[in-house]
Amino acid sequence: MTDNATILVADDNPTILTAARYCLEGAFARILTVQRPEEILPLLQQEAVDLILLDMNFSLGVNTGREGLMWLQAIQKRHPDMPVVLLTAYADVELAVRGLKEGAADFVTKPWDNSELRHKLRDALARKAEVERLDEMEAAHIRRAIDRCHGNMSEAAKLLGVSRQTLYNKMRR
Amino acid sequence: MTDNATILVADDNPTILTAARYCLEGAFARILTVQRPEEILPLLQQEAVDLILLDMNFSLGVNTGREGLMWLQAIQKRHPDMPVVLLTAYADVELAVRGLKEGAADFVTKPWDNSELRHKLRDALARKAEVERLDEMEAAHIRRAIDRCHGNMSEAAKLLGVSRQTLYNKMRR
DNA sequence: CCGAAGTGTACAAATATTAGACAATCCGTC
DNA sequence: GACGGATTGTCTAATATTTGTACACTTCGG
Repeated sequence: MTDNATILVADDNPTILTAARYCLEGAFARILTVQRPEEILPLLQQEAVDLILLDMNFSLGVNTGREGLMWLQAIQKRHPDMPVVLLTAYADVELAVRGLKEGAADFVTKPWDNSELRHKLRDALARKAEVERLDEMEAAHIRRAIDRCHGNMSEAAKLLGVSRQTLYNKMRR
Repeated sequence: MTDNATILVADDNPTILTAARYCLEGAFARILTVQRPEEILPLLQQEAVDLILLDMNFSLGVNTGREGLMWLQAIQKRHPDMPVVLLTAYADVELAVRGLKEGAADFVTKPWDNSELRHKLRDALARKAEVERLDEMEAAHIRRAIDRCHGNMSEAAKLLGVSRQTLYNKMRR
């Protein structure tokens, strides 16, 4: 399941791109690469990408990683379920942690260990959330809302934007 | 908004519990504490807890943190939106990272800096996801499904468990 | 003890969903 | 380049859900 995946690698350093391709080719069905992060979103419209390996230090010289976090957010805004694995400089764990809090699936420090990288990508792909049936996820969302309202059905209904009776209906199922 | 919150602190060390209470009292509306993680879930049924500060090294002597991760998962299973901040031993960043990947909101290493702890809790509370209207979250879910099916409406409809026509209807809105 | 707020239930009207069908179109294969 | 299979966009009639409104009952704080 995870080995017929398409991986998109985004890094401004062509050497890294080549190394990644070398490491991942064979392990995954298709490896796409882009050198400029601006190319990521347009590419996602055209290609069926399953996971993105994203460098955190775009724009040579600017090493704050801010750029990388921005692109992470941009990707997640448009594709909330896309697993993104971060590529960070060695020892920049602090940045990686910020990335994880933003919702990245995992992170790998450069230089990486090939088999570890493959393993992490496979892992992230396996953890990729299933698309639930609409009614199941609706039920889950309703439970969350009621949870937050501490059982107050009227308030939960208002929050959810449905009538109280509908909430009762939906819960009966 | 974040300062009228109820915080639940779970740690088997009473000293930590006292220290946490001392640090958080005043900054948040109500501080609850439990010494045994088994008490967490039952307590959540009774009390309107907004955030959990969870120790990772329960069961004295067993310091793998496994226990903590297990309780994190248990909490998230029942309360997917509950922000959980992890309390880890200093330098056990590896464990904290695993926790973040599991969905923890943040982590704090012991011994902590009081103002940093307060800040992180406030931050996590502020990031707490709003409960969306049912139709909005349905729309978002539908977009995800179509995204995953790369635009194939028939497949997306099957995945979502609704008829193709319904999918068309819902998208028209 | 009152009133405000919430619950559980009911009804009829307005809407939405469903299965099934149709021609038109796209796409990979031969 | 023609073929067959899958997909699209649209329609219908039968079924189901949702909505507003209403009513009696409970809970809870002042």
